[in-house]
Amino acid sequence: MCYNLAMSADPSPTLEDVARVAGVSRATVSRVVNQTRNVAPEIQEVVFRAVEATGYVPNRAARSLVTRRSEAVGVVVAGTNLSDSLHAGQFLTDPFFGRLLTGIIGALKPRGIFPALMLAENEADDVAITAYFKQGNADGALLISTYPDERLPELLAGVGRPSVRFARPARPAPVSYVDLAHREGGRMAAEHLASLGKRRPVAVSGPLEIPASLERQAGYEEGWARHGCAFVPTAEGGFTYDSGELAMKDLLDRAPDLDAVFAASDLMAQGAIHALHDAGRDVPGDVAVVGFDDSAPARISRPSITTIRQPLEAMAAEMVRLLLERIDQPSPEPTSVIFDPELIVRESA
Amino acid sequence: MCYNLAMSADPSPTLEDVARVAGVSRATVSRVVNQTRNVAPEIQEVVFRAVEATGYVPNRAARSLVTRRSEAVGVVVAGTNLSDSLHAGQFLTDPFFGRLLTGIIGALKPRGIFPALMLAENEADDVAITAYFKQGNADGALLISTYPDERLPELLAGVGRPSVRFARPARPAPVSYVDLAHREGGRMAAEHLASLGKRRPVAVSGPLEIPASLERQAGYEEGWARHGCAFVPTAEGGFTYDSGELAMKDLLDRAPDLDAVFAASDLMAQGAIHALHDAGRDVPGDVAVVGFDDSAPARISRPSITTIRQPLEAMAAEMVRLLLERIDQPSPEPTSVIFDPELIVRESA
DNA sequence: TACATATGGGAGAGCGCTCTCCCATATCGC
DNA sequence: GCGATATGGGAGAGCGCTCTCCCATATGTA
Repeated sequence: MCYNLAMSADPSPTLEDVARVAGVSRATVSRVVNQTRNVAPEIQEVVFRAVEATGYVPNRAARSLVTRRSEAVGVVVAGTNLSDSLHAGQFLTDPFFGRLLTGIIGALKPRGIFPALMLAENEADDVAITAYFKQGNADGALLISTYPDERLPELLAGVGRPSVRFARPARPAPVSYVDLAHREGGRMAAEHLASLGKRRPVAVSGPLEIPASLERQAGYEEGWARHGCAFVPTAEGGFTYDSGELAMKDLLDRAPDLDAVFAASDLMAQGAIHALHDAGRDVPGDVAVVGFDDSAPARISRPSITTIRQPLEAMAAEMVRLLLERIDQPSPEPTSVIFDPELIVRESA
Repeated sequence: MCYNLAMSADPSPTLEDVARVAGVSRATVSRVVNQTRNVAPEIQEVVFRAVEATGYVPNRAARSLVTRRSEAVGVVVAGTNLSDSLHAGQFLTDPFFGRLLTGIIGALKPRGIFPALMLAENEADDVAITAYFKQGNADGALLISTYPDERLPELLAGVGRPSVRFARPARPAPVSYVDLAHREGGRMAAEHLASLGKRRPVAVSGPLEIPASLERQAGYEEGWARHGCAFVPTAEGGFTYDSGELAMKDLLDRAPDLDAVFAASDLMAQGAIHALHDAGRDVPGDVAVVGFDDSAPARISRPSITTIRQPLEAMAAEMVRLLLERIDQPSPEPTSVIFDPELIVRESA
């Protein structure tokens, strides 16, 4: 109803059209467009002019049909069945995920690739996603998962599609992955807090089904053990603001004289600081708090949060690099790249 | 290095293969697979069995080449140049966006489509995205934009790709869109606060370049005007938690005796409540707070937030429906669908 | 019975591209 | 000057599918 503006349904020009305009063969135009073989400079010039004149853009379907490449990749977000706090929509809003996804998109952009976003919430989804890849809709997958029982890498490998995972799988599996030295990160947090003269540490851990959470916690405890602190009261959170607040309240009950907190994500650190304020504790005066990730909340919130930085953009770029490498020449050997965490000192500790 | 598991590089079976196994022609198999014409039941049975036996999956590129459909859509997130607070990565982490994106993915899933995610941050991106569509990588676009000067719909229409926008464009443009009756939402907030006996209202608005922000604000003011309240002190926020907190602090300075707050997003409402607590005000005892969106923070935070709900899942589904309709039969007339907001009463008001 | 009309299956063209051959011409070594 | 070798261009097959014809058979009508 109302106004109706016609869309220009121009039949896109084909290679043939360009060839006719340029006065050369289809093959030559293809060579120029794809830089695939030597072509005399003056002919290249003519062809480029013809491409310009016709507004030619190669048809991806036709190209894919012969190259057997879609020039597309999928980002699969899995593991939403871990716990309610990590529900799909919820997970998408995690600042950690935002940074990672932005990094992926940025790393893919130079290749002219925009990732297809998929949520794998159950086995039916796994099957649908596998079929999607088998149809040739995408050449490979970037897996971001918190689900310990990951079948997707095998399924995808079964249809000839490489995948690269963010984080080491919970159970050994032949997948390439990019990860952080989480244990080292936890140790750095303890070391920093200890260097501040703190001696009564607690921890707000992530879900302990996730290797990363376990590692951070283990590193933190190990760090304190080196300072003679044998026991670290710990409450488990779900990486969210509210779970951090709740865990902190619990810890305040259990260890009222605490003076140092390590939260396994910035969001939980934020929640913990909130709870500490509510309990009348000054941060960092009474209690020092260290977060994890170095995502936006760490920089922005007041007090700004001292944190263990994950170089997520670099990790995303590495995932993309590994995947594209594996797509270009399917050397099926899984590999792993581990990045180092970095202590970012701000106000909270 | 290390272990090297070979990937099964099985050459996928083609229609031809299935036809041979089933003892029928390629055309018949195609008809059965696509349900495109009557085929005798017993032959269908034979074909299905052959499909099963060969593990046949249609090749998307070959199909696209002839149908001129990619069976893919893009989700374009634009307008990150509006302000720093709405920076791409930042915007991706907005719970509002998470709900919307989850809704889109869910609505697309039954069609076996996974949306390609694109960020349009500048004009070069617009060009790259347009080229992407022109190549036939996607049949249409879902636009989520806060940028007032949107060129993308025209560019996409120019290459024969329909698009559906979330929210009415700031400047009139021939695009289909789905939106909320924001003014009505603002009015509902005022009405509810007034019914609670409040009489000294303030507002934490969204960025006023965005029509939705203006409308909510206008509705809110109009609602109060009906109760004799001619002036509503207002501070502009950026939809984020911190901007809400900051705006609230400002308002507490300017109107210390305020007793009602309308924040144009739940995140800002959360920030405002935090600021109110810091100032020693009880919520809802001293000050009642109404948010907007009904996203996760509204439900989870304490006090839980009374809010104006946007039915984002339904809106996302409608966007998808409109887009697919326009792809299936390109009736280029732009249309619009407006959803009604709903007052969700919780603890904060 | 003879003809018109459904009904269901096969043949084959062609979508737009890439890529392997093959051939014409230019360049080189002796 | 003559064969060997680059170099650069064209011809044409074929990727896997859809879809329009066309034909054989079954069904309906007088």
